[in-house]
Amino acid sequence: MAEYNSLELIRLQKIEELKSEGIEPYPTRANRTHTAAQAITLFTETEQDGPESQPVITLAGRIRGIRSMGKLTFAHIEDGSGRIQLFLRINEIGAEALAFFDKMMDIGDFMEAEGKLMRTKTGEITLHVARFSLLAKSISPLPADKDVTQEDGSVIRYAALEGIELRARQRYADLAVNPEVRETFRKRAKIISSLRRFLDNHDFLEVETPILQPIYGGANARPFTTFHNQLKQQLYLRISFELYLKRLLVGNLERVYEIGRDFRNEGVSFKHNPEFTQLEFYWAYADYLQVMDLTEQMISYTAKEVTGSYKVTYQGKELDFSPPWKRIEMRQGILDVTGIDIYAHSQATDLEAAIRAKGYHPPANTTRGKLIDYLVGEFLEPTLIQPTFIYDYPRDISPLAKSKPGDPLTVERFEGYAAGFELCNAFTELNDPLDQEQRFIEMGRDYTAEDEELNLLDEDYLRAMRYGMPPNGGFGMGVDRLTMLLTNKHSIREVLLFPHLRSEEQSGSDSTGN
RNA sequence: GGGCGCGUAGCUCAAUGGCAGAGCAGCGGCCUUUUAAGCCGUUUGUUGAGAGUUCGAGCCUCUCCGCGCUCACCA
Repeated sequence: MAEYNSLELIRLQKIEELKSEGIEPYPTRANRTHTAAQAITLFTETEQDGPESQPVITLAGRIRGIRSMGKLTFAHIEDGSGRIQLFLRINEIGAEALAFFDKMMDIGDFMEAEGKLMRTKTGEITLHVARFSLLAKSISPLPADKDVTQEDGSVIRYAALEGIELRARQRYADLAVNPEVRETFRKRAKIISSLRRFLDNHDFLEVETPILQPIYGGANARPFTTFHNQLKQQLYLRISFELYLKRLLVGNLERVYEIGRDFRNEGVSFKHNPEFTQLEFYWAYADYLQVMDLTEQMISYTAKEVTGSYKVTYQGKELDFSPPWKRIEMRQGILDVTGIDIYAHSQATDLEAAIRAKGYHPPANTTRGKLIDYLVGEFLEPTLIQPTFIYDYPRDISPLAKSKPGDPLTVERFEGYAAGFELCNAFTELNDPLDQEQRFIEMGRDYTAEDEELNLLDEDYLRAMRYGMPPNGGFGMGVDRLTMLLTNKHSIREVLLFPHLRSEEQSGSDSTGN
């Protein structure tokens, strides 16, 4: 049962009074004829015809502010298009209706109002209300109860909902009072539709592949597990789309992509959520260089569509997504920032010694690839503010990428970076079933038996490959991360409507935690 | 999981170990062009939960819950 505070109890009392007067606090239908934005456009077009010729219109929205002045009352309502002022005067609506408005209507209520548009003394386009009615009574007060529109159109909010936790837990209230949050999620939708349009225009076919998978793979992460009761089958929530999308290349679908949810049972941080939106595409007869070209086209196209420019400001820095992006060979990039030439150290032990000789502290007893990855993450990645491709990765941390001809330790792989973090990951895909089987086995050898990150050997994937897979380039990108960049948000929680949060059930009610 | 920090009214925030407060919202008045309307009056609390130290705890100690930052993990 809900427990009501004193403000809510007063509104519940009002609901009872409404009902006793035969007024439905939650009527079934509304009769809106115009949105707030349409009304303002309409008035600017018809104002010169004089007040008498103004049409009678009906607006609907949520009450955001009330200023009662005795025999007249001003209010603002807000709908999906914006905000508009209402003017209620005793001359038109009568003493009884005005008293009803002042007594029974609250900030947060939905209402509709009928009347003609006018302009007030201060010049604001306003609905001169002849009739109004309640559409939905609000019981809990909205967290932001005061705000004001400036002359330049910006809105200053007082006592706004600001706690990040509360905003994420009660996103509905956050959205209701913070228009810029609504704008962030409109941009997010636009990002996804732009990516989709770009790929559709390049003859990619959008597909959907299983989220519930008997074997997970395609990335190195711990999965969520679940169970199918009737089949008595252990299943995993996918950690990537890769292996299913590449099966489709075997089936002669030459260009495929999927935008959907991945699930990784890992730590949560400002850039990691347990479920996140991923874009992957696979492109037959292309290699990683062509994928690089397409990537910078796709992301710059999306940036332009969403923000109107190739240049965006992120956390105070201007990022320029105009193609071409800077391209740095990994060996050279590491050499530049650390002075270590990874090609001079083909064994993990040599490389580790070389790193320690520089006074750094790499992970001990690991593979050459993981040492290189440490160097990239620690020294190179933070320097990559402008969009940059790092290319040619070590083979042993890239089990699904194709070797670079003539270089057995290196694969044709690149990652795209911006603002100092990884945005996307792509390679010339391994299409040799015998090599792939060998890689899976090698991967298995790098991990202990209990290691959940183990890439389970996917026999069906190898069977598909044996039918023949065309040479191809593949690509994966975190859509949430791109959204952070294009909406200037530091935390992934700001670009997810309902980010993962711990349960609040025990909060403040029980000290035992049970 | 480790480290650091935070949690006070519906919202935003104050309060040397010594009577828990302000603004907004709410409630009662006045007010026929306001827009953070204004003026007068007024209500609102298990200070996240529990235990301890103390004559006395919002403040100090411990445990727990939640959140933030950060490190690790996430190639």
